[in-house]
Amino acid sequence: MGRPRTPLLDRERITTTALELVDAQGDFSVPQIARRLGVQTGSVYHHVDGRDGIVELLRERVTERIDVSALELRPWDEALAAWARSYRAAFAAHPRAIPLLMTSPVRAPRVLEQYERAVTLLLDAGFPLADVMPVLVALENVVLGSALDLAAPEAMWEIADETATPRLTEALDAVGDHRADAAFELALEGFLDHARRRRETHAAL
Amino acid sequence: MGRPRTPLLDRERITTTALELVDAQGDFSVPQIARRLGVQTGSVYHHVDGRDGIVELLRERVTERIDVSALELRPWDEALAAWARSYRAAFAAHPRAIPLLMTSPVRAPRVLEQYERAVTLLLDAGFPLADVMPVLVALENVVLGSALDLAAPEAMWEIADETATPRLTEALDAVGDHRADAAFELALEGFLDHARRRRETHAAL
DNA sequence: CCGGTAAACCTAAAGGCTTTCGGTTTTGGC
DNA sequence: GCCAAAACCGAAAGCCTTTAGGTTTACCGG
Repeated sequence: MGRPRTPLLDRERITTTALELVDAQGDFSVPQIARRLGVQTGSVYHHVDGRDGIVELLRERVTERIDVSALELRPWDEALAAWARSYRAAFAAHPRAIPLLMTSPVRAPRVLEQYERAVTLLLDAGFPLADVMPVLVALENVVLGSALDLAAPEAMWEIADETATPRLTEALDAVGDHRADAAFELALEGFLDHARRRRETHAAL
Repeated sequence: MGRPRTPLLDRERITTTALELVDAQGDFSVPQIARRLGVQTGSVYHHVDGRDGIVELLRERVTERIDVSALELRPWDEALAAWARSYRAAFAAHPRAIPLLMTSPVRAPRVLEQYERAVTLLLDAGFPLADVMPVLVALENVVLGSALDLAAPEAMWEIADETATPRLTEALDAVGDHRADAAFELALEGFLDHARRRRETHAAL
């Protein structure tokens, strides 16, 4: 038994397996990962800081597809829009991971760094310090809500008795395939409109 | 042992206890509920449809404080605004329940009924059928995101090394106590602006 | 009044999960 | 060549969810 000649585990493989499980069933467990990798459960803990550590790895894996360079664009609203689209695309690729990532606080340095850049962008654009976090959080809501909506269309409202809620059923049926994209672009534009007005109001003072 | 002379359990008490646990520690388990009520774990299952059933009871308990009559107001945008504020206040009273309620789909008839009414409101206001769900979901994002933000201010960004993200730290420090309310009102107004424009555009066709 | 059924609780147990700890083998640096 | 560190195994503690069968009490029809 002892140490294998070639390592069976590393953080990469653990993360990949966990993400596969989340994509497939919406959750993961350490024993499941171990079984898939042909290893005992306890062995996983030599590479990873517990289950929460794996969640954090998932956050990094999912968010590393976000295009950070978008935040270098000018003017600021184009930068924010491009960042938001890239942000959404990254989460849309693994929508079932979103509930998992929303539950625990952001700890990954990579992610915090992106927020740091976004904060800098807004400050440079002239937003007052106290406005920055509300604006960012609002944008995050739009992005994550849209990503969730994108892949969990009917999962959100589980209608047992269609006759009890006929119009809701109808409205749910009426939304097409592309509506998620359209809704996101709509919400994003609405948010940006609002942010622009807010900034101008403050700049006028 | 056998059946007690006066019942120890009912759905009300189970729900109340579960909500207390969620408020205190952000989660609950069936054995915890049983211990608090001086009862064996298995007994709880005689009153409730498993753990998921308790979550659904929590959803009903939390959402029953939403003022449904707000949706009777006219014009439609005032109705939506009043409903959103009431919606937010209900969740803000138990913010730690939000992650729990977001994970599972909406099944409670009471809640589905509220969405049914909201759909009707928007249809009556002239929104095209395909627009209704995107608009409602967007509003829901604003409401829940704001409620979450209201009570988990620093929990969302757990900054270990403040020197690595100085501006983010600064921006987080700069938001005062009332900023959550202000941010919500801002986001809500932005959303309503957008919805109004969207409706008028369609009405003009 | 009385017998039976249903309700409400208990005991017990299966099976899963997270996490820790000590044991064993291999690797790699000195 | 030796020894510490790395990597995995085996096992166990302590939680959780859920089910099943046993026991007592309440209630209802006759």
